[in-house]
Amino acid sequence: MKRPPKAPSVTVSDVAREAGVSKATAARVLGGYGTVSETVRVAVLEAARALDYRPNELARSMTTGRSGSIGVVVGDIENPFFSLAVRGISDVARLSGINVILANSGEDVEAEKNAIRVLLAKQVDGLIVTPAQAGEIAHLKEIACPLALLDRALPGLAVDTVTVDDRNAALQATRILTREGHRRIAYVTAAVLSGDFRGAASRINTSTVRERILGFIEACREAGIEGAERNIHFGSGRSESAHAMVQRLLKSQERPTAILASDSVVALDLFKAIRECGFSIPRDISLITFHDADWTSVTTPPITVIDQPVYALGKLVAELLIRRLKGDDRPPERIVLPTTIIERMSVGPSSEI
Amino acid sequence: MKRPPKAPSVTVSDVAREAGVSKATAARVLGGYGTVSETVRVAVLEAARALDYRPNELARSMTTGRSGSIGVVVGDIENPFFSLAVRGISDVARLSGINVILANSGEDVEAEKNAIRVLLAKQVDGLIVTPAQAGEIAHLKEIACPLALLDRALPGLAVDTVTVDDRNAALQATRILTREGHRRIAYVTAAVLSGDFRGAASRINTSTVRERILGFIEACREAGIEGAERNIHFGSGRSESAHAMVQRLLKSQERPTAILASDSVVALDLFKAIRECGFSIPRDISLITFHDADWTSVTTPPITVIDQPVYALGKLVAELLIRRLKGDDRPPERIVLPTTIIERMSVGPSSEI
DNA sequence: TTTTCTTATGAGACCGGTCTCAAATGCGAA
DNA sequence: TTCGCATTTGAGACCGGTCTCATAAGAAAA
Repeated sequence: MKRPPKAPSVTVSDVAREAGVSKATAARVLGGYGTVSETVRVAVLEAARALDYRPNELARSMTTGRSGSIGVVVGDIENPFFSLAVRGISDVARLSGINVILANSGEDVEAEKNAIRVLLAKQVDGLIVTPAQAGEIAHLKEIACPLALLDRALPGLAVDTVTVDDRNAALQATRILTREGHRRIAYVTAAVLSGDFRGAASRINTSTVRERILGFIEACREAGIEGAERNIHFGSGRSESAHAMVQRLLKSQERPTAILASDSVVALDLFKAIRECGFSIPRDISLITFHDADWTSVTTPPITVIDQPVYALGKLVAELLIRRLKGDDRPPERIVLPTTIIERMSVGPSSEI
Repeated sequence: MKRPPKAPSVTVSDVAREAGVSKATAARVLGGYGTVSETVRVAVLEAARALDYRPNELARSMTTGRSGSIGVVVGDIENPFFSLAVRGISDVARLSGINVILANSGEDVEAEKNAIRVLLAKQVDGLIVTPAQAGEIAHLKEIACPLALLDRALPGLAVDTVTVDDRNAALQATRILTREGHRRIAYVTAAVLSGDFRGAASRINTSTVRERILGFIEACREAGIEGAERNIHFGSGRSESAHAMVQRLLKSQERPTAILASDSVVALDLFKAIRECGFSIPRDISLITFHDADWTSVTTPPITVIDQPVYALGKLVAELLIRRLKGDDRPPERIVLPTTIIERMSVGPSSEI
């Protein structure tokens, strides 16, 4: 690999020479530390302008040990949920003069590990992670810099965490469905389950997934629905097989009369699949989804959603992390934000008699 | 600001001491360069593992001059167009072991300048920019590292550029509308215009905006529509005033019978506003938009769109840039990708008699 | 055995900043 | 005038890597 001829950049020494002062003095002016006389300050600034000096942030980070950037590892930037949260994070970071290095894990633990390794090697001052799998958290535990979790809590990891009240949200949403007489309700999530699930919800470590399932099951139980666990469908992420899975679900004997979707991407897939199968919402199937994505209000019918404060989620987690960077050493906080349900037109009475 | 006690990291010297070799030799093994005997290699690797050595990428970049990361400045990550393009960029970058530092300009030149300054200070190896305004490109011209433009070309800047055939796309889309008898057609864009526009399309420097307008006007002219320029509406980005502007447009005497929207965010706003005003698509108003966003196929009616190869756009521009980083010095390329129109149900005959 | 060439290793400069420490300067007080 | 103290400046170490260059060791050739 040929190396492009490194542009000879203007350094502190160059400016110092031009201004006729020592390197240390020029550095003081340029770096904004120490004390310098007004005369010298002006001379150095003048020289810097003349030479078009640009500081090398890398060299600065070398000595200070702080890089002025934080790493953010999310599952999928394309998912509007994450892009909005990232927006919240960047906005807060910008205000503190910190910038954001973004990495996609694709919800894959290995990719996540790798991303974290790279970010750490780049000496990020802190990390915000949306852990892909809760089973493997060893790589998170050994992170030396401040870490904060976004949207997903890990019981085994005592760090700042911002989530929403998933359990209550799922509970309330499912209740809306049971109240309409639905008894075959499916919960469809993009999350993949490591190992067997059946009846051992407590073994799911990812808080978001577990809490939602617990809320879902609780609501089913209230309504006297047995074996709700069997109606939980994992892994309906973006793939052909996932789409096929949904199709199969919709065409099966035990076709659900209502579906609760874990995010807007899954919900959109479901919406399309439902239409392709010739069913009508809410006559044949009722649908509720997490996340008030922009499209949910313009479909026919508009979709009833669980509205999560996504931007605030990102904003808060960034604020928490930045506070840490400034030396705050209070015990880790776990903030749970409330959700609201926006009832639109996608829920109707059960079509079963 | 208190400084957190810097975690004493394990350095090459530490590993060298542990392995009983010189710093230079340990560095050779750890850095994967030079020649080392097998015996020593194993010993160093062993020592590194024992000490849990993590390389400091910053220090490495210091000497090599290359940081292994590229900067990407887009208008708005939240816009699905950009998130998809960014996805394309990151995927390519990951394959080359390069990572991406993302910055939002919010379509504001000052923010863009600032972002570029910071990224440059962080010694990014290259930059991908979606220039917010084409009037001010001085800050782009003086960039010393490889630069590539995404989605928007700048005539005054000879660098690798990937765009779509905006002019033809707008031409074809507008023809669909004129063919249905529409004569009051509005083009609505989020772009803001610096200075006065009226009749001087050629003065708009941002290629995307200019080309689309030229295509739009050409199609209007073909159909014998005069003064199409007056139906071009700028600045309908995300703001209250923009929404009000759309409302005003729809309620005016000269209400357009068809609208062409510059991106899916604008289109969604339009869609909602049209509904709020009590109009029906396509009976009262026809609508076509750039970008096949996910929601456009699930509305009632589904929206006719100009499908841009967004992911490919990001992928290509990243490939071009990375080729540059590897020393390629061919003259700059300007790649124009073709678009296709997906005809759905949002276009009907003009309601005017 | 001596010479010549590889190959492996070590010493130390270097990248571009920060920062410590000592010296120089200036100024008011004794 | 001289001393003390605060302020300003310069010299140079340092951060954690890379990389050049010289040397040492070993192998092949004479």
